[in-house]
Amino acid sequence: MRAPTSAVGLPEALTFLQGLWAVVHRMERLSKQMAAAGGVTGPQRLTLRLLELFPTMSASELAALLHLHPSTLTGILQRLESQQLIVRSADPADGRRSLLRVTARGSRLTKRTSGTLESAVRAVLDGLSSSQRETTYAVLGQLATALDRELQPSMRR
Amino acid sequence: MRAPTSAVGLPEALTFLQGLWAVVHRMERLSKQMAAAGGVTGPQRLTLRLLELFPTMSASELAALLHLHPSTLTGILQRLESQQLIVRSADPADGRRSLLRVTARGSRLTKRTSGTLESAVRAVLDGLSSSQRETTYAVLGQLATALDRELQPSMRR
DNA sequence: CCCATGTCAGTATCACTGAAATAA
DNA sequence: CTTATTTCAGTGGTACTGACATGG
Repeated sequence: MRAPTSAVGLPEALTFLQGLWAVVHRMERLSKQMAAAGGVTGPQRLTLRLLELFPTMSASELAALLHLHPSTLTGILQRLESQQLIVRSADPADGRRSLLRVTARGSRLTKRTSGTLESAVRAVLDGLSSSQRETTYAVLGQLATALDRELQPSMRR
Repeated sequence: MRAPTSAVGLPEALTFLQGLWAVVHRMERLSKQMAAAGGVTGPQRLTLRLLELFPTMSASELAALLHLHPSTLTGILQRLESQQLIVRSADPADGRRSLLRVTARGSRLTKRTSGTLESAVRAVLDGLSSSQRETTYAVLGQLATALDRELQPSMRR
């Protein structure tokens, strides 16, 4: 292993980007581990959590909240439904919509918080001052905005 | 669209996690757009950039730098090689290793910086004070560490 | 007829596991 | 023989595009 293990000497933006990818990869790895251990991935668990807090949302509302394409959400919902963690019912007021609800089994699953992305985030936030939290949250927002600016309007959604 | 578009009222960790996923999704979207426009994805471009700054690395060194499993890198390298953006040559000192080099064509490609993840990151960093940068970078590191703690030792790598 | 909602088919990258080939 | 490096086969989730069925 002759390689430099740290990224000293890289342009700052590249170092930062590398750190960002490092976090992203770990999120994906933990997501996969969650699936193996408890049955749901990170995005699937976040879907359940949001659905608990905003009950009986429609798919398009949820997609907007998750920043996902509706067709991406379709797959996520199918996997949750096949595990009987959510149920779908037709909206009586609008036949196109399906209303989503978390089942008792789904609620039981989200109660277990160890080994989740959410608990990792909570652990970090607990160690930050409120001004540090504000800075971090603001940077996250700026990053989203800056990425949006690089995206073609057609892909911006 | 009746849904709340903001996440006001959510537990803080969940709001933060949602913001994190929002960034991740945009990174993936921009990565896909880059592939459509210029031929390489985000991870592929970062691979090229690192390979330019640390020339003739081996695959395992690069995998460590990128926080990737070697077998994941194999696919990335194959796609770069098939586009003739890198070349591989056997290490004369160690026949198991292949030394990686960016081609002229690869260098030409990384010179174009518009519409890249790196330029989005640079735009954000430019607007931050040095203390804000430090906070952000520290939080990124803490996040990686906290995620690692949730990962089983076997998946920690 | 037109628009909105949601699903489906097809495609691609990424990321892994586990096994294998090759060389040190 | 053991270890290190890398590739390969197989699997799965995410995320898209574009087309489609259905309902308002």
